[in-house]
Amino acid sequence: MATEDVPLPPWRKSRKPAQLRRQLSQDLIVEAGLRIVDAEGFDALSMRRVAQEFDTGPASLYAHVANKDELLELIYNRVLGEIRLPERDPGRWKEQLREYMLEVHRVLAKHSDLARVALANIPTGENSIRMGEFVFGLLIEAGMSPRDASLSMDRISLYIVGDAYEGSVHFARMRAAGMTDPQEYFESFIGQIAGYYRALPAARFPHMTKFVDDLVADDGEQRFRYGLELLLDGIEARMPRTP
Amino acid sequence: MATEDVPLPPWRKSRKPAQLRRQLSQDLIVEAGLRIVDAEGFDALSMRRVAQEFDTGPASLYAHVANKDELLELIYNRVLGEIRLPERDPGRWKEQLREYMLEVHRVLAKHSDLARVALANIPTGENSIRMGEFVFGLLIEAGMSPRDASLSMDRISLYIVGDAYEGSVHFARMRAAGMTDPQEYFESFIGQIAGYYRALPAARFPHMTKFVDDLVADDGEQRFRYGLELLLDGIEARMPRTP
DNA sequence: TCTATTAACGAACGCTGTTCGCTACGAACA
DNA sequence: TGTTCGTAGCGAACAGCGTTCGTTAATAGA
Repeated sequence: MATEDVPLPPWRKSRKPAQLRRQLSQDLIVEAGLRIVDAEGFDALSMRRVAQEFDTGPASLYAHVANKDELLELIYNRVLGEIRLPERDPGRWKEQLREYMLEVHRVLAKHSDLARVALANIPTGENSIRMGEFVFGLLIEAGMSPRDASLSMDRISLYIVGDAYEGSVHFARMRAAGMTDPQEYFESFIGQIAGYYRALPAARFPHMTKFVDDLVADDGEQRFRYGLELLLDGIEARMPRTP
Repeated sequence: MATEDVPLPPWRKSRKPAQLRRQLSQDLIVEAGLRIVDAEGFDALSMRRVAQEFDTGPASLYAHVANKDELLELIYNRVLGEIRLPERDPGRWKEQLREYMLEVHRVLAKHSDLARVALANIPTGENSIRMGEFVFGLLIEAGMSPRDASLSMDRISLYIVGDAYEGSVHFARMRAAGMTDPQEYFESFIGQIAGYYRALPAARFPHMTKFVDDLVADDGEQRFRYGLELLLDGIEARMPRTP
């Protein structure tokens, strides 16, 4: 079978002349995916786009990742890993809970588009559990009943993620509008909303039209903090024997 | 040009022999879309699927609807129309706000998958404004400052929609698992989560592993009501001169 | 050195939203 | 009444998606 001397027919060309079998691992794929989400947005993240980062086709990824959903979960869990948790101090539970919420909010806002993953998946990653233990433990140690602590933790998580999701929607709109400066987008958006409210029939919507300025006064950060304090006060009211 | 007697060549066959130009309007399209979402879920809603309902192709819809996003908004606004609002009674603001939130929750839960639209779009439909005026007006008339009323309204909306979104995710999972009974799904899901928690290392996660039963005790409805009361109490604390 | 395993990957499937350009109806105008 | 014209309807196609199949080839184990 000495066919080696015969040049290979063109349809049997060797796939990659040099450096076949490059390195490709789950970590590299997750890292590339996160890079794409941060730089180009959630909608730009496709299996093809990730594969392109390694100069290959989408099929190559499926050896390391079950499917796109799993990839998203891995990326999300990777981001949650950036969250720093302090030592628990039950005496300062309210301050610590506030700082915790702001910290999670900060990390999710940094990778803004990823909140779209958070709300769509049930949190079962390592880091989700770590965060759950922190909040749940803090409330328990502060004297709350396990049942109330469970419910409070659940609502706190929902609130943070829901707010981040809303923020990511605006981020996507900004990108779609071709803008890059959040401040610029915010002002143009506020202007549109205010104009829309002002054009409403005052007879049917007296309050909305009268207080337009108040309706558009606060930005996302202030809104988040307001809801945060609403929740904290509600939780405090359910704490046993607080002065 | 008396070519009418010559039979049409087969490639020029008249498109539809009978009853060309059937009725097709935006309302009909929206109604069909809502029917599909309710019966088959949000993921089943495609332009092709809607067009199929009228025995035609997707291009036919674009004469009545700008794109899929607009169709989703129209469907969502159509659903919000089902929400009934009472006469405002500022003296009973807390009860009325509670009833309002439960009513919206009820309607969104009825068309469960539609919450996926709500959070992804900035509410500018007729019905969103109607709802906003109700909540905002109620808080103003109850004595709240416009600024606080604006923020409270915003957080209330976010909470309702965020919770509904979370519910829709579970609904999608249920459908994907081939189940049809929410009760059956809930129990199987709770069982999985409880098992997962129990398998965690107790040394690292002492509270989560100790109170597994409390963590999975409440269903979605109870969780929603708990967060609702948290918010209401927080808002009440910001009401002037409440006894 | 031979063999079994498996990562890599080209090609394809069936799906998506959307656009293009043609057809033919209904209304408006001559 | 005859003609024109705007436009709803719609078949076909495009570019992109997630995923699967089957093949190739490099490596690990015997």
